[in-house]
Amino acid sequence: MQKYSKQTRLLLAVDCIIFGFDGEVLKILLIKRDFQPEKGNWSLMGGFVQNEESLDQAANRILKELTGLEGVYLEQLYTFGDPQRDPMERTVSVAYFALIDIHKYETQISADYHAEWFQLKRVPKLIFDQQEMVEQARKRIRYKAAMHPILFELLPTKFTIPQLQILYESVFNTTIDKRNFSKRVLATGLLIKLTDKDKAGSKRGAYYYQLNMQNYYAKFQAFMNFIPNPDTL
Amino acid sequence: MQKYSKQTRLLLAVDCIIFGFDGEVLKILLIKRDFQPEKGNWSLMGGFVQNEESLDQAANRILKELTGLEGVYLEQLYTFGDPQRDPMERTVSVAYFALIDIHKYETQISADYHAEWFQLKRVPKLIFDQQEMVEQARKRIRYKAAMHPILFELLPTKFTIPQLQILYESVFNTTIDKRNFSKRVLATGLLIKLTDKDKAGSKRGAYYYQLNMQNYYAKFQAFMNFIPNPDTL
DNA sequence: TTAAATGAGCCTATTTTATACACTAATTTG
DNA sequence: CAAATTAGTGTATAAAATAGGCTCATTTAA
Repeated sequence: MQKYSKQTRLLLAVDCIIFGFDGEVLKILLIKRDFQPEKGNWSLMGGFVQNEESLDQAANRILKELTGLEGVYLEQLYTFGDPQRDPMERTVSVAYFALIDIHKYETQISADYHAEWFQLKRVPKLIFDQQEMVEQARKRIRYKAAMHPILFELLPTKFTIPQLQILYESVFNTTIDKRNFSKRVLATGLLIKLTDKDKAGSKRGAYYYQLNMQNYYAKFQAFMNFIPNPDTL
Repeated sequence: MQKYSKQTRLLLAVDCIIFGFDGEVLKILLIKRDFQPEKGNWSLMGGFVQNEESLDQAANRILKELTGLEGVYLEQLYTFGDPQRDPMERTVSVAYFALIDIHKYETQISADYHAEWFQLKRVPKLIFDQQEMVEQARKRIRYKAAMHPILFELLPTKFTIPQLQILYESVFNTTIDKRNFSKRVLATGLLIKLTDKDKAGSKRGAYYYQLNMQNYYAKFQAFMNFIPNPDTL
């Protein structure tokens, strides 16, 4: 079979915005870029799409190569294609975002891969249009989390309700009444109360919960609506 | 400046899912593809991204070239990059969707451009993975319309509340009590009641309304939530 | 000319959901 | 053993969603 001979071919990249939660604030993972242009500057995890791989595969491969992460929540965000976005050569980039349990990988990531976590509110200057990618990802995660239970991806398997609340408050930059919060999350039927407690966060200790995975998948679409206007916050 | 010499370059296309509403059902606009492969088969409006244009520019250009449409609502949907999606040569496609007032362009489109409207429920077999693109677009439009007033883009400048209700019912494949419907849309403050009536739809005639554009832009983010679970319908 | 038919347009009662709000319980530390 | 700290719970009120019936204006057919 022949080819579309007259058309322009161009570079296609994937960039990943990796979110983590340390129990206090939302963070994203960055690395120092190790090739030109912009070598040595902070950058998202990125790489070029290879010949025989799909976009999802490329995103997963890049995540694994640069951080060792595998099997994490990964979702396509948006495709950025301004002709001038990379001064070296035109490159269109498909942005993905990932949500991970920061503690599960913390040591591994910094030790083996020279990546660093930055508070979402204190992200350094990034290369090209990556600032905009991060901003879009921030919006998307709020938007989606307002209706779907994606934020659980940021927590360990066992978590407490106060931890969950801090996460929601951190993502939406707001405060929620704890009585109303626990009422609502428990009403979703997504949580299973465990018998042991987390004694780290308080003197009394808070019960651990874990996700009811069956209900989680069943109710993923219709979750709840904590936040009035997710897009405008 | 040099280039990323070792990387693969590939073709980048844009495909547009164009939605219209004829007063009864949602439709999309298709054309017969006029080049190989799949020449003569029904296809979305598509084309290759050119050297110096952004993705949005490419989508707008393609829309204009193939349908004459300009200045319509256009939004990036998702990027499809399966290596096998185009059997001729690997092509990654950025899908966009458009919302237009079908009557405004109806004759122009079919006469000048040999495009045809198909009911969303009766879309013929499409080339490559375009069936999936349409399905994704259908989901997105529901999702978004459940919270943002995008559906007005499908109506003429002057419309009646019964027309608007039929549109919502059509998009969400449901029925809504007309008393509650009008209560809610009027409560948004987005509509301005005009003095003349549409006599075509009924004997009594229904008042025309138009959008209050100031409120429209102000409230675009926080609209309403007609439909309980937009994604699962 | 009048009755029937058609769709428009309004209003109210009820249920459901969201919000606001304050105390007691368990444990650790000084 | 007192003070400090965080966990955990219930109720009353307000707001929003839903369900439901009647009248209005006009056309068409008897």
